[in-house]
Amino acid sequence: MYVTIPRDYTAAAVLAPLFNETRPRTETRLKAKSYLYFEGDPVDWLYQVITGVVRLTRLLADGRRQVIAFGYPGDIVGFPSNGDHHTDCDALTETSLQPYRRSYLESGECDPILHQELFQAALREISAMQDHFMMLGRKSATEKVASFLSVLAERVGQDLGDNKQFKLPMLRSDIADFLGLTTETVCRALTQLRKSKIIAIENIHTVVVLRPTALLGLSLGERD
Amino acid sequence: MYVTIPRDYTAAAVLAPLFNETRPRTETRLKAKSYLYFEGDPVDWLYQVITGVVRLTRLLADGRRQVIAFGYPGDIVGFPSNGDHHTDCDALTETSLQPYRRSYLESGECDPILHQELFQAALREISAMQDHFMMLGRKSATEKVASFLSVLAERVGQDLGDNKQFKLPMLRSDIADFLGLTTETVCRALTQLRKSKIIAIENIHTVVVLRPTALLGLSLGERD
DNA sequence: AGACAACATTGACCGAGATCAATCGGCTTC
DNA sequence: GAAGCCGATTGATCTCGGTCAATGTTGTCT
Repeated sequence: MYVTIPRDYTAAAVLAPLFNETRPRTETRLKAKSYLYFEGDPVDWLYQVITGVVRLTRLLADGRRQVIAFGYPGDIVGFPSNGDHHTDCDALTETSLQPYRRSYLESGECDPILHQELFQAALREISAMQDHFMMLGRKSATEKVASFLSVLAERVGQDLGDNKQFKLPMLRSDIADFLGLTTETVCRALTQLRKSKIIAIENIHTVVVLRPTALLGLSLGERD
Repeated sequence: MYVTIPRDYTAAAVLAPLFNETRPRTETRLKAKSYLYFEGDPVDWLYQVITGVVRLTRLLADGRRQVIAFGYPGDIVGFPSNGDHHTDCDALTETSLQPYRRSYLESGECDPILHQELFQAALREISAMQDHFMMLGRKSATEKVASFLSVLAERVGQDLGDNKQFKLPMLRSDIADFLGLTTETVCRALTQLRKSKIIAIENIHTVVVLRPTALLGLSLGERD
């Protein structure tokens, strides 16, 4: 899950579950805060998030951290590079995952359709990451936070009449490490959005978007 | 080509050319400053850079620009997302490219080996982009510029006894838009590296790395 | 060669966001 | 329910890198 507003904003590409009658569900469960894999581990399985949210992170030697992505239902995590995982992955909430053997990604022999779907997910991943570059490199703190909230509202928000409500299962510091900011700056941006009545903060982990259009505008760099 | 120091610094994964006796070379040439494709174009071909350097860019509505990557010999550019290009691509120098039909990426029927190779390149791309996130989000200006030069020296530098020399075919503003900085900041970082005798700037487009270890140290955030 | 345009560099200044510090609030544990 | 802890928020200050401006350099065109 990357958070720059995609070019075609209406077509939020949420992956349908890949399991069905011929590829039955063989779900894996993961408790909050437990790890699915670590950087450097060999990749044997890819996982599609079914419910819950996971977090992909990388660390620098001196402790600086980058949250690479959040994995929301539909997302596929665990793409290998030279056979290994290149991020850590842990669960923010209790999570259920559908595992797929790595061999299905790399060869179409057993199940060409599944192979295609996993593979197209990898290509979408590249495109989404390119969007995210623009955000990390070229957006202001307010724009980053507004983008983040816009995409979450669109992707996982529940309709509340005009408004959309959603949970933020991650810490402020996770948001900060995802957007290349500090927790303090994330807080200040949230406060600013709250004071201008664009969002309401129901409680620390619940946000209501009051004016989606204004939020989207801010995320694209319009004057506020 | 992304520029964060890879985990295994010695194994700079330079792709060998994919053409050979069975897949003969059918080279495409591109003059400096001409475009290979634009964002939104349908993808019919992928290209492996044989000689020269290309530039992948994205634009924001208000003109802010992000250079997504530079394509050096061995790199493969043009991975589709939903069938379309999601960046512009143009040549920084005269460039020769080896085209591969998109269908070879998406199906292994005609040439399973080529399919595998293109596909593995896509997976490496994901990993390299993850590295680049860390740089965009968490590194200082000096660290960014030092990383950029370190990787270029390793990847395309010519040995000059102790030192390594290489060309910078891109403008300062391209480097800036790649690293999420301004041209002025890139200049100042280069000047600082020059004054501390870590690099020498032969001429605007030619750099000599005098102390590779110091440069690598800076790029990883060591005190300078 | 001379003129012009485009790019690079340097300096002065400014401001967004980082850092440091204090306080608040919610949750856990006994 | 009190104590303690962890994370969130807010405020004060500082700093890195951006902005604006002047000057230097390189390359191209006639």
